[in-house]
Amino acid sequence: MNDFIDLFDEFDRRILPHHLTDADILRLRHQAFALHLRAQGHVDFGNPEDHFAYIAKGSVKLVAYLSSSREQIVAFGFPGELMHIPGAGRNGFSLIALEATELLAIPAASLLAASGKDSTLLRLAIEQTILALGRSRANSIMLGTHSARERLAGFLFAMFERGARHRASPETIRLPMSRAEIADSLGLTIETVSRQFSEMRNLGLIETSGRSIVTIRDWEGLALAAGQMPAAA
Amino acid sequence: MNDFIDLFDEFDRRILPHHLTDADILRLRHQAFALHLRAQGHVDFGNPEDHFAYIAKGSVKLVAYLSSSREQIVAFGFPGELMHIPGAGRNGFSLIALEATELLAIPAASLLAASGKDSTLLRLAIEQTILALGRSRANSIMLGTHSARERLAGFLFAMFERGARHRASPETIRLPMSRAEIADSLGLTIETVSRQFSEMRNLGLIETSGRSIVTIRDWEGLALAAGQMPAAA
DNA sequence: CGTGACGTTGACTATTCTCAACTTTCGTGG
DNA sequence: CCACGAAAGTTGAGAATAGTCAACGTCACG
Repeated sequence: MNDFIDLFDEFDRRILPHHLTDADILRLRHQAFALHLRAQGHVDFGNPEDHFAYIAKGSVKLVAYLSSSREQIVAFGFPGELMHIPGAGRNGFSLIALEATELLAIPAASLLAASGKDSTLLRLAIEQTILALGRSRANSIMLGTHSARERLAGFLFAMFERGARHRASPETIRLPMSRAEIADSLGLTIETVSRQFSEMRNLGLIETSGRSIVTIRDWEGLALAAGQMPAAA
Repeated sequence: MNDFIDLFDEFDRRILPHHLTDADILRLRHQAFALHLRAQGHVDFGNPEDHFAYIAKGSVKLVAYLSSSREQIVAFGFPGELMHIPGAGRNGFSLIALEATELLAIPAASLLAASGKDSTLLRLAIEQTILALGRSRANSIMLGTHSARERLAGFLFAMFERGARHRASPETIRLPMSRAEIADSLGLTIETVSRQFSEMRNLGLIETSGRSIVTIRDWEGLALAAGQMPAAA
């Protein structure tokens, strides 16, 4: 239970607005629940209610299961982020840990209701949702118009920006997900992802070490590969 | 100016919660603006602020312009819907009318601020955003895992459900968008879309008449083509 | 009734997927 | 600390899907 208190405190300090009443905070605390997932552990929010999840440690994927055996990763979640998890609807969604992960789950309704007089919480929720919408739309653009090379290069940039950094060097990323998971999120196959890694390695854009360490060697080249216009244009 | 009053009244009746104070409504009314677009007319919200758009008549597309000449349609908007329009960010977004369209644009900030004591409006905004997020994620799934056939079949279902109905018969849809626009929203080329239409016509799934009238002849077959599991399974 | 935009069809090309064999990584237990 | 084995990743060859280029047909508007 200490876990929960620590987690909630962190959430309170880093996410919640500072001027919430104690009553509001208490109400939230009663409806939130902490989860400690090991790698591959998953949560299925079976009830139709939406949830928000605050990721404290680790990383997660939000996957949609389709009728067939195929799955699509809809979003990744990293520490410090507040994710929106859709309730059971047309597609079943699961939140799956990529590595050992600590998170706090809050029913959307209670986050929305917590703001009696003060709507700061509501505003927080809407901000996060708009952010997620933006990311999702960017993802649609990527899937709709970009080649395999562009997708992987863009993916590496996104991972870099979202702080999957590795301490070794400022240019080095530690990817917490497997090739299969990268493929599922980019709408590609494992083999294509692997081939793209190899080609980008041969072009001198990146270096890799082991399964998950990637060092970016040529930022400009990688940006070009991602389909971004050269700066001059 | 009568246009505006009519539009705003409709918005008030059909979307706004009934128990708003007059003050709130007045404040909203001051910040909203009505737009009357002809086919292909467009609005660019240049400022970085987000907007909501209430579509009263007609239909619109929300397109993202990429570095290259390619564009991706991120969402369509139909009458009665409240769309979220992202402000100028990484990608420039434009709202473009597919046909003559009347809409009401409201800066997101003022919709969010309108709720002093009462947060119903805020709740409305978040609901709509979550809805849009859901649609966007469904779109990602479609683009990431579905074939051309599945995409077009799914598109027809979505259009049917979102009320692009034609009065002629309950099975008939009037598509307000061109093949090029369908292609841009599905991440395909015009030719591929056209070929899929032809093949589905030959398979007896649909009939077409002119450029924009589609009649669904075999619902089950179309559902199958959309990649949905047969009901029995 | 002509004209230009829109849509269809065909032949060919390119990219990605599929299937399959092979190699590397990394956690486990000796 | 090393060796083992399962899981993960890589590479290759051939097949399939969608894209490209180009010609032709049709619709809808003046």
